[in-house]
Amino acid sequence: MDVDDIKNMDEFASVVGISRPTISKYFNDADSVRPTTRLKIEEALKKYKYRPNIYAINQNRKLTKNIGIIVPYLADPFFAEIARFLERRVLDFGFMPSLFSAHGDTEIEKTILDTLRSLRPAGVLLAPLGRASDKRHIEEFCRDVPTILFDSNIEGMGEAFIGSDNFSFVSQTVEYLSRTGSTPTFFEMSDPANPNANKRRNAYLAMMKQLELEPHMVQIEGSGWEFEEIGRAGALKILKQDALPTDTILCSNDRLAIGLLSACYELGIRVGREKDSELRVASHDDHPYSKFTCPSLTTAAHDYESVASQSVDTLFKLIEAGGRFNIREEKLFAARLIMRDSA
Amino acid sequence: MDVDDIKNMDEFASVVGISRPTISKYFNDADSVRPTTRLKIEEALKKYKYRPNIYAINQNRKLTKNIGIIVPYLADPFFAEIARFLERRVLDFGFMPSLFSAHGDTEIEKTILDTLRSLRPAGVLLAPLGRASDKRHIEEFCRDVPTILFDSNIEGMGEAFIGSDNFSFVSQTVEYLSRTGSTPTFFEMSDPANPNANKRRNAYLAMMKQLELEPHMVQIEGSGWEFEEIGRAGALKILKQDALPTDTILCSNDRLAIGLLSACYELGIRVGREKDSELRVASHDDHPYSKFTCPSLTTAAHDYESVASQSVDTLFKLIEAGGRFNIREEKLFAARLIMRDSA
DNA sequence: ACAAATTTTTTACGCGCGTAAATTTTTTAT
DNA sequence: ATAAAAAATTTACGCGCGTAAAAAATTTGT
Repeated sequence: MDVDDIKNMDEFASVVGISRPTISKYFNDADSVRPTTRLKIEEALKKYKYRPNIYAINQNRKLTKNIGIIVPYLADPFFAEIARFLERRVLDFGFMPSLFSAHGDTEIEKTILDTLRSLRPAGVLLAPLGRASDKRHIEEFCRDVPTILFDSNIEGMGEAFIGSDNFSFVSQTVEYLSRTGSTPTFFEMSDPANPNANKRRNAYLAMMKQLELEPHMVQIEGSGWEFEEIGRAGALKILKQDALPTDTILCSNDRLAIGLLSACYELGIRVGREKDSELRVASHDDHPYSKFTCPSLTTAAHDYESVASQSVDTLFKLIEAGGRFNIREEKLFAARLIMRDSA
Repeated sequence: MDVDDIKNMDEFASVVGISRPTISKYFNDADSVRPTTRLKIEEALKKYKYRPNIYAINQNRKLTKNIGIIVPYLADPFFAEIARFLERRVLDFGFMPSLFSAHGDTEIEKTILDTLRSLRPAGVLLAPLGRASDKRHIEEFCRDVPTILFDSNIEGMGEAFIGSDNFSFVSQTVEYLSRTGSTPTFFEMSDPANPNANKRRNAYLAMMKQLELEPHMVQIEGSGWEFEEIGRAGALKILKQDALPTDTILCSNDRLAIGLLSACYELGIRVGREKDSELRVASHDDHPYSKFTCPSLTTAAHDYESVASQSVDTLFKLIEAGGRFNIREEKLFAARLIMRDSA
């Protein structure tokens, strides 16, 4: 037999000198065969470098070894980062991650779900678009495929939700800002598509009430996923009108803050906690670039690692359980305040 | 027959009242069957929403409908952006894109190639890690799978390379900077992993020679893909030493520039082309965030759209040609100078 | 050394679809 | 209307592997 001319498991079995079903068993679980057998197979594997045909495998397995990962917008480094954690964790379980981005588009999200369904994945990790998602489509998908939602919750969809505790984010930033200076004004999009945005708004209002402070909101126009541009345009408008109620701004998320800081710079507004600063700015997410804004951004950080681990662990628990939980679990992780120069 | 209880093509064929081979033909090419037949099938398709089993299909096709897309580092929005263009273009051809990121890691890149090989894709679009890539592994992969390289060239690998013309980038920025102010000092990593970096360095030297100017280089330490952090740390060191030969900096790429600008801000160095500025900074790539740096970054922009289109078009030309070109094509696209506030 | 337990082999079938060849039906051209 | 061309059908086989059942071989416990 030629060293790299092995076409199927039958031929491989014959060169190893072991029956095909045993080889098949080995590939499904290397520990399920006798150690001596395993050694023989692995020796031959190096020599002949045969790999089972992935399509033939999945055709006959009720459950494939694929895990779908869907994020709403991959050009956002936050999602790229969390996708990286998820991928690695899925691989640790011996499964094959497939990454998809909806690119902020409802139709693409639907197409991805349809595509994924035909891949018959063992499970799916879905961070939905949010309000722009086709709820019915997602619901139907979740009926067929074991699905865990992460990052953005949609009530009742999927068997569990793993995300960040928005109240933890906002309470820490609000507390810090109001303790160390003037009352924070909440800066956000007037009509945010992301469910976290709404929760952060509510958390801000609740927190201000709790601290017996008067809430101030600045709501800017804009739609889509180009948050930096939206934040920048909105900030330019507000700042030029000198319409800020206080000299402390708390942005709903870092990407808006990045836009806002660029607007401040352009207008010559000094941001920071120094004596001569005119404005303090803080935000939420600990976006990978928030360390490099000017000034560097004080923000509340996601626990990327925990959210990713917990999401994947929960998914495999779900798969083990046969694809259904009795009650829909929700697990939220607290934020960590990151003090930098902007506030 | 129950509306959503169709398990295979046989059952679907019988409810449509057409033979299975004809159905099979339809799914391979909808235009290959008579219009009336096609209509009947598509009517039934709506009613019964059957889809052929993707694994059974690909098992028997010599050529799958999969296209692999590999980028070196997806957390870099530049690659996320170009991946988006590529995905869309691949879908337009009726093929299924699969996106992978090597996350800057040689072993992951190798694993991806192995995985991809077992997926038997019709073709692959590969932006390699560069110097960190395992050349032999890639070469071996390219022997089995029709592969087009993009963004980063590795001499001789793949059947074609589509990328940006680094000389076009650097010549434009150097020409502009030297015409409008002091001689640009080239700011780069001393030992860059990306082949484009070396080409940009050479282009800088060639251009300076052509303009009869004395070249100045600042080469900073660092490895890995955290370019912003590397740029920032390197810049802090240089700026504190006051070791800049000229008051104009040309960064090898935008991510280094983002780090450098944050260092300038921290040290209170005024960057821009205004009268009171101490330093001008320009760069290359037109990174999605370069619009939001402080000040906004003057840079040379990739022609994302053209690189992506040309890459995908070339890949399908390659597939049509049976996976081999007589000569390895190289197509480079020119840059477009983007004038912003930093220089 | 023996029986019991475990692992492996043998045998055999099925998965869902691609595809080739021969035949029949339908469409097109004259 | 008839022959020629095109499309659809029938029939049949193969792809590479999962998997079940029964038989054989090996390991383990005593």
